[in-house]
Amino acid sequence: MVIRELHGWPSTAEEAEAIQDRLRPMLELDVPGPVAPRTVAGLDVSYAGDGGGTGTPLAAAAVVLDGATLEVVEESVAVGTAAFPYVPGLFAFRELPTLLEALRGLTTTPDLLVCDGFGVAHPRRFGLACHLGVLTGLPAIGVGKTAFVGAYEEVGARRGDASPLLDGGEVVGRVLRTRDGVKPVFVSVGHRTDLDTACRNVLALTPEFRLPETTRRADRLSRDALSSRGIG
DNA sequence: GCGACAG
DNA sequence: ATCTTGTCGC
Repeated sequence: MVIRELHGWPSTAEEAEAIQDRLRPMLELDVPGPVAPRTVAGLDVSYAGDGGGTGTPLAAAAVVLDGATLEVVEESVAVGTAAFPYVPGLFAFRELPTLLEALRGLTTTPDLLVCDGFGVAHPRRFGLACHLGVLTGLPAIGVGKTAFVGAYEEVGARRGDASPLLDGGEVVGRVLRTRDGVKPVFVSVGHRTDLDTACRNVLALTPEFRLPETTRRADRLSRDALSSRGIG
């Protein structure tokens, strides 16, 4: 896959926000998403010390699964350091450089990117999934474990039940139950997909546990990468 | 103005 | 994100 070059890197929150505002117009949001993706890449990052400021060691993992069988097709890990302090709304700038390095290590060009965190369910409608989507040109979605922006009504107790995530009068995502009686996840569109397809894909990637297999695999790989290199 | 705030 | 014991359940 061709990954857009990172221009300058922000040194202040204002610069980071300006980058988000400049890239947001490049989003393709009202397009149908990949219905039966051949391959799906899961992305996740693990940290070594406290994840507060810049410079913290981290490992980013990209794991490609067969969209139909959910078997691992390819894996890639990259180690680096947090490139920005943790600021809600600017989270992507922390792990973007290392995540892109992990993606560059893949031979496969996945049909879909599944990110930890959010897409347009974001204060400026440009979360990590949007950023990665624009930089790679690939369909991307965000799957968050906790709420960030938006309000929603209680979700039904069964797998597949969902309720819209509303922010500022618009639907920015969907709260989706992936397992009976288990806390739901927050799905939002990142790039080149619609919300319905995004949720269908999340359910397809979640046959057994709360989180998508893509996320679980990437989480384990990034964690192992730290410990096996003596960083954990 | 005050608090809340993805990972 | 990470620091952590015990505990319930498949």
